[in-house]
Amino acid sequence: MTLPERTVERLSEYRRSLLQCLEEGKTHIFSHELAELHHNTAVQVRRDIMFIGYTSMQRKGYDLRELVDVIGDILDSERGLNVAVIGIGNLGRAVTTYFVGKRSKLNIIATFDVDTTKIDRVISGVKCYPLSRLNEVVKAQQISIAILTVPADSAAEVTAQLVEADIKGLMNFTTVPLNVPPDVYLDEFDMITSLEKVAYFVKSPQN
Amino acid sequence: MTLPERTVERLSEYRRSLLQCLEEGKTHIFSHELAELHHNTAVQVRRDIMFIGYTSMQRKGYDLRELVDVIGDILDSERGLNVAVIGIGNLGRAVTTYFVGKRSKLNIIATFDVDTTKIDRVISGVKCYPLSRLNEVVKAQQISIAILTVPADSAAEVTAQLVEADIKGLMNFTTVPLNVPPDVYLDEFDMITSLEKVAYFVKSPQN
DNA sequence: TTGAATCTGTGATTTAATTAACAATATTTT
DNA sequence: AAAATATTGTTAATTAAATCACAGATTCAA
Ligand SMILES: NC(=O)c1ccc[n+]([C@@H]2O[C@H](COP(=O)([O-])OP(=O)(O)OC[C@H]3O[C@@H](n4cnc5c(N)ncnc54)[C@H](O)[C@@H]3O)[C@@H](O)[C@H]2O)c1
Ligand SMILES: NC(=O)c1ccc[n+]([C@@H]2O[C@H](COP(=O)([O-])OP(=O)(O)OC[C@H]3O[C@@H](n4cnc5c(N)ncnc54)[C@H](O)[C@@H]3O)[C@@H](O)[C@H]2O)c1
Repeated sequence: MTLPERTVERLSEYRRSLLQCLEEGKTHIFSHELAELHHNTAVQVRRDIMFIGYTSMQRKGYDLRELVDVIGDILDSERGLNVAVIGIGNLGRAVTTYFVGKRSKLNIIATFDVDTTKIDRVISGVKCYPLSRLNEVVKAQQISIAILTVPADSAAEVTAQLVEADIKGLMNFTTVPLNVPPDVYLDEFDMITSLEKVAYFVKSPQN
Repeated sequence: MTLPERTVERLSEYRRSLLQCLEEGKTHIFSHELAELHHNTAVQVRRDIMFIGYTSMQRKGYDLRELVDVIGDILDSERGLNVAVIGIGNLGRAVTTYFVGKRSKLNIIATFDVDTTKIDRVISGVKCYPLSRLNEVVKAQQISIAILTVPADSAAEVTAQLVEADIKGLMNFTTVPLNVPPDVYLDEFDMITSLEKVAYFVKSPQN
């Protein structure tokens, strides 16, 4: 079964709302309630849930616990996945600190840099390795995902090394577009573009 | 004329590549060259350029300088737009430092926080104001865009204040979905979702 | 216990975005 | 200067995503 990309994203978002609701003591939720928590419609929610093959007790809404579990079955790997942050500057540190706080199936277990003043330091409990040890550490620690926060001018080169080290997923925060082979999943977040888009729509409102 | 959202994003990306090419002394670029710099096709590039009504000298490729200017006419506001960062913690500081380095039409000119140890401090040349002065400063400095990097549990409340202060564009980095009136443009970047999506596609490759 | 109301699941339709296909035009080659 | 080649601009076709529309299923109200 192959899920639409947007559906995958929304499932991740739904899950957090659902967990929140559980904490508040709720046990069930209607599609229109979940829709309202996101900027979304009830049909969209039902369609997404249909994709993952979950069906609710009619008229009672979705069972929060069950739905969270089904989403987990879809999104999570049994034993979690290991993640490395490459380039532990301002952004890399913020991201590392943020994620290490969360208990989740995604574990940031190593960071890499070339700056000798950073190497061997521990940030939020995660050790910083020299980039030269990338291959070795990635293999030893079974890291499959990298978060790229190196300066723009080394992005391409470091990416080649990551591919070489057999990384399978890459989240790119640098503002240079990267090329990876088709078996590596790449997600890029270009902050400049995002801001420029906001600016465009502020300047030229659409309605 | 109303541009597809994805086209707006790509134009922003193209522009940076074009400027890069200009610096390297090039004067023209073919659609397939530009496509190759992004992960993109020549048709897509031409289609995007068609949307903005620019047409090249046939067979010579696009004139870099002209194309950059046309994209600027579309994306930029004449006098630039003023931006504030709300919540000057790890991420807020990284973003502020990053953007202040760039000369661009988007000027981060104020930051806001509630932590008294941060208020009145200057980060990368930008002063931090108490959130209580939001309305006043936003009006005085004609700030139209906000970057939201406050803790999740204050996101909704702060957003209401931003809307009240008549902010017209909002880039949300918190991982809670926000509700804003239709005349406020909202872009959300949910880092958890992005990473979970990468993890999903690593776990379940699509081909 | 019938009728109205509420909510889900899904086929059909619409809309948005991408890709294919190709005519038009300029350049190069012979 | 005719033929071959390269590149653009655009119409048409395709694909992906979102929305509509409505048939069931269940509950509630009288
Ligand atoms: N800071 C932001 O908010 C922000 C916003 C948008 C984009 N970015 C992008 O994210 C990247 C990092 O931004 P930053 O502000 O953290 O920069 P930074 O300069 O603070 O950090 C970069 C880090 O990467 C390290 N580094 C350099 N070369 C390396 C290499 N070859 N291998 C591994 N590490 C290497 C440096 O030592 C440094 O620690 C940049 O590409 C930037 O364009 C950052
Ligand atoms: N750090 C990351 O990489 C990262 C990643 C994903 C999401 N986020 C989100 O971004 C936000 C900020 O993350 P962070 O790591 O910078 O957190 P942080 O705790 O370092 O910073 C939060 C800042 O907001 C300030 N603040 C608190 N309440 C405020 C209010 N009402 N008004 C203005 N300022 C207020 C705090 O004083 C602090 O300076 C969080 O919502 C987090 O979920 C951060």
